[in-house]
Amino acid sequence: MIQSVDRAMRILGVLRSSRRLSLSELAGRLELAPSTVHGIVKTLQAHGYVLQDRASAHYRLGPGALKLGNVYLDTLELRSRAVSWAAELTRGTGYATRTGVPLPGEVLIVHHEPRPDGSRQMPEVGITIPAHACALGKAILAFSPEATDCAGELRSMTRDTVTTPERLRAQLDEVREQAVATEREEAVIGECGLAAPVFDGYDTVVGALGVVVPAPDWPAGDAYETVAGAVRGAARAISRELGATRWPVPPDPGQG
Amino acid sequence: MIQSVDRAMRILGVLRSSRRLSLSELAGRLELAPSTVHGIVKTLQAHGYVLQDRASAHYRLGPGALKLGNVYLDTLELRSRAVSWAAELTRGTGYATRTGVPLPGEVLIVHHEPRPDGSRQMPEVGITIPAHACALGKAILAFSPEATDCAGELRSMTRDTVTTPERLRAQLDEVREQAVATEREEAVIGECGLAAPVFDGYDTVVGALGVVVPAPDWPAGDAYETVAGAVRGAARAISRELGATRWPVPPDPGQG
DNA sequence: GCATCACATTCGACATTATCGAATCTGCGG
DNA sequence: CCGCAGATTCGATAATGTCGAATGTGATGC
Repeated sequence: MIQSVDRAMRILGVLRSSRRLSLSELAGRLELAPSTVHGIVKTLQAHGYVLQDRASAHYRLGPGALKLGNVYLDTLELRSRAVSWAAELTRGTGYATRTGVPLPGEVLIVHHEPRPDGSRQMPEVGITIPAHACALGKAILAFSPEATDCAGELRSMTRDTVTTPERLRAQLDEVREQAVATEREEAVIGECGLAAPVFDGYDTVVGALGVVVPAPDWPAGDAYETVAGAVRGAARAISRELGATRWPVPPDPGQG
Repeated sequence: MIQSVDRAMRILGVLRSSRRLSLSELAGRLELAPSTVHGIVKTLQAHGYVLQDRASAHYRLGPGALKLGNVYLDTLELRSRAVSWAAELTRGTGYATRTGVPLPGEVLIVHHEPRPDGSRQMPEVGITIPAHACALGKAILAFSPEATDCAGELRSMTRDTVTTPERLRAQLDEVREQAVATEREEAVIGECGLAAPVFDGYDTVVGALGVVVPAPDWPAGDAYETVAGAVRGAARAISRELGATRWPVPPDPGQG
């Protein structure tokens, strides 16, 4: 691991969470000398990844960062496969569909198919959601070999967020049985989710896809099974296109 | 400039344009030893900016890149101001509206207000267009002090792309007079544009905003003036919100 | 309008640290 | 089973990034 590159990436990470920082604030966060940070930041700036407010001299992320994101999306096979299935899922259920990939402790949304009714919806591609607080995340965690993923801090986001490892583990067991994960107002009040995992040609979880359901519309009984079936079907179909041999794929036996 | 960080950014740049590359291909492009590149790439990978195909061992951009992009958009005052004006412009003209910021030789789209008719349109936020081949780019170049911007390669994209510095310079003179730039099928066949520059509190060009017009719908006569007036009005309004004292602001006198 | 302050920026000596070439490992094709 | 092409690891070298101190710059208060 190259020290200065590592530091550069940590700087980008800090700027991501803190938006605008002075040089000395940045140096403080990283516990480095300001002059050290200065050299790195100026290099990042020269490449357009960081820019400096003229008035405050504070640093923030620059346009270079945005350019990269799109290329990642373009090269992501999961995404290109998911697009058409997401459209069909939304057409069938009437709910918005999201596709996400795992990041340590989080899920990154890589596709968003908006609800068909013309309601104004924020573009959600690129946002991240704590894995333990969304259906996509639970679907991914349940089929990930590393159980360590649910070891981190389980940050509370609403009254109903699962915050204890025990409850989460119990839920994940159920997800494995059902092959769908659910979430009810655990990340955002008024918003629920239902998602299923997607596997690739190595039979490894590479992401998840699911619907976003307004809390009052949560389907009961047969309606629930219909929606769950549709989500399962889409996830299975995408997995097959990616070369997965079966669906769902139980996680590698961590225990004997 | 820190050498290894600079190299890391160049690696990201190469991956951006080439999508997937083996380690030795990467090393070749940068004219560096493979082992040198390896160290850097692994550092980038540890931070999620790069990932490696399991099958081919090729490297490509990773999810970390996408996360950054959104934060840049959120902190961009030009964008937040432009959103409502773009909506109004699209409502008034019926055309899609784009907002862009300058990158060396290119324009980066930071907002896209789709046409109101329900036609399926690609999300275009994050894409870049050669500055000399789009209305946004010409609007920006015409009011940039560095005339060097039009010195680079003027890559031909369609039959009508402006490829000679002389013709471009002549067009930019006209843009300065009119305070709107036009582009007719110079980047994409069937697509025209009309854009005006946006200035900030330092009376410096920070971007441009304009409409995308399907070639057959290009307005003539009075209709043209109506659209041009609307685009000028929106650009002027945003500039005022950003603290610009006048509009348009002629570029700094490069000549005596 | 001047002095003061805080902060960004530049500079130079030092030793840490990245670099490169060679050696090793891995997976694929014959 | 062997050979090859590529990725990866290792170790010596000196180039390079790092840090502290000095300098520049813009903002604030008197």
